[in-house]
Amino acid sequence: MPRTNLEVAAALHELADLLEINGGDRFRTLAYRRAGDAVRGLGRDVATMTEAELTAVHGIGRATAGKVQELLVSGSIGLLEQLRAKYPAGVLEMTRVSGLGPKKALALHDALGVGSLEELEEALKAGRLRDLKGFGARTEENLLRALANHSREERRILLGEALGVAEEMLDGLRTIPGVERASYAGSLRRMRDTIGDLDLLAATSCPGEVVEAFGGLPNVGRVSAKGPTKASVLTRGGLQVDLRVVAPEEFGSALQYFTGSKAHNVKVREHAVRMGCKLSEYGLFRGPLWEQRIAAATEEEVYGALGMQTPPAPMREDRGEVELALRGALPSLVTVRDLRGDLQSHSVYSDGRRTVREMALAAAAKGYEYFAITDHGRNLSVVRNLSLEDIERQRAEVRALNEELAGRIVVLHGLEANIGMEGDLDYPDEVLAGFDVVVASLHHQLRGEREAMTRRVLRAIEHPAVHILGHPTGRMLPRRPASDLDMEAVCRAALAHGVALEINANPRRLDLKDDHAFLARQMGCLFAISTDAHSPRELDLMRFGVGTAQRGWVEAKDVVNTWPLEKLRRFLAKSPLER
DNA sequence: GCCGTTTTCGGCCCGACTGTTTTCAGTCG
Ligand SMILES: Nc1nc2c(ncn2[C@H]2C[C@H](O)[C@@H](COP(=O)(O)OP(=O)(O)OP(=O)(O)O)O2)c(=O)[nH]1
Ligand SMILES: [Mg+2]
Ligand SMILES: [Mg+2]
Ligand SMILES: [Zn+2]
Repeated sequence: MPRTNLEVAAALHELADLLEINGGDRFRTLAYRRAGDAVRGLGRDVATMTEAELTAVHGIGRATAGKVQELLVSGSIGLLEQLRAKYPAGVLEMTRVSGLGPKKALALHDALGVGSLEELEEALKAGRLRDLKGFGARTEENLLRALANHSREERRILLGEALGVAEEMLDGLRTIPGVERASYAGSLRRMRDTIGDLDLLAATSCPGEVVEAFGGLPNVGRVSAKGPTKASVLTRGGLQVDLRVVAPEEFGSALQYFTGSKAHNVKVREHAVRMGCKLSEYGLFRGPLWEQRIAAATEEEVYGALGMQTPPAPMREDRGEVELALRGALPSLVTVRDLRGDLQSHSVYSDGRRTVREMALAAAAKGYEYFAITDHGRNLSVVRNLSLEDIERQRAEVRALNEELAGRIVVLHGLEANIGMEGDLDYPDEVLAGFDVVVASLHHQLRGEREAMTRRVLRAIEHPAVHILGHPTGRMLPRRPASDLDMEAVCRAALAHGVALEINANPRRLDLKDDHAFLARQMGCLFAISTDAHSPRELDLMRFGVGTAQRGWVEAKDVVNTWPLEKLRRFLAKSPLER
């Protein structure tokens, strides 16, 4: 992952936050925040972009491009340093405490000299906030609790875990009398890799009762806000859950609103305004007093009335999907149903939990046409791996299995090769050539310099036996960061050598991640969406990989494991330059 | 500060809940 993008985005966000605290034109702060978002979502490395290329990015203009250059050249931004000198870092940290925003943080800093979370706690305990204008006993109480929960509430959880909790909460919600429909929305529905909170939507004609009953569900710890249309609660595990309740006939517009993203919503609502309409969670309205409701029941109806196609939820990040939907030009994204097989999995020959046969049967039960077993090569010494004899034995086993399962599924004999320090692989070329499919992946020494890491990966991509680059950046959520790679160079090489980039579907990896998949798709790369299953159950992780691919706008035609076996075999058999 | 199917100037999404407030600002979704 190009670390510089994250650093530049962080600087722009900090600039926006500090400008907001400082006061002044709020649209200027909005502009810096949007620019920061744009940089974060950029697959390309900002450090390699010219000022003209930067300015061409939506949301980045001359001023911001200049500041980015300033940061990259001198290591800092003058305006940001001025603001940092004016407000200690703790003031920014304070605005992240729930219930504290820029205005109150500024008041605390100016009136009481509070400049850190510790000082805030002291001031609270000494009762010094009480006689401050705009602060009272309740605020004091809420802030003390928010401070205590601060570190826990800041965390984002992984997509896979979030989905589990959401389904449990939805089950509870659906048992509440009067709930006609319920769905999850927010970043979970958009399939982001990490989830800040759960957003649940319910349709009912008795909202008050539903909100009340929701607060009493067994998994709910504390209710932090509650009104006639919504509630915010914390689960016993400390996860925030936002419930929104609407009338059944508003379910579509409410789902559109609550699914987001915020940037997507703003863009769609601006379009509604240009049409002389108003869009909110209650519907699309027209007329001098907005008394005419044009659409609300379904998302399709709402988008349709706006003259748009309905973008799949994972696309709704304001990366250009609104413009395409208006022109009726949305790409048709890959779906789970398009997939004909899984091209990375493990058996007891390496660190998998089941035999090749058990894995193959499970894959067949999923309705797949083909399935690759890809155990680890011998250079990955930390786990059981394939000796030369193992390879022969496993090949025979696969051959027998293909006779036994003929007509049900075709098993491909694959390998997950380990990319060494010099980009070298586990076996001599003739051994590698004996596999039906070779996935090459980084597994160790992931913290090298960008140039060295990129060189290793490029060498592997250039190897004639390699078909797929597995979990390209090696990240492991939530802690192990991505290797520092020049992703543009990786994509270029993959394209040139006909190597597919894996989108690893395991929720701890999701690698390529969404932004990189978006870049790779733009560059015309091929993909393989693979579960990397170590047990039959893990074959079900595919949906997370597909969601990530959709976030990168990946189409089925560019995903090799949507291809019929015949076409896939041609891809696997061809020499790299023909692929 | 950014941007353009109406714009190179003049807009920039829209609504809910809380607390402290005599009418709304701040924060959040
Ligand atoms: N129109 C509009 N909608 C918003 C705004 N803020 C949030 N929303 C909508 C879109 C969001 O996806 C949805 C849920 O809000 P969240 O704060 O939970 O964000 P989201 O779930 O996208 O990300 P998260 O992973 O929770 O941080 O509510 C806003 O300022 N305006
Ligand atoms: Mg959310
Ligand atoms: Mg939320
Ligand atoms: Zn691996």
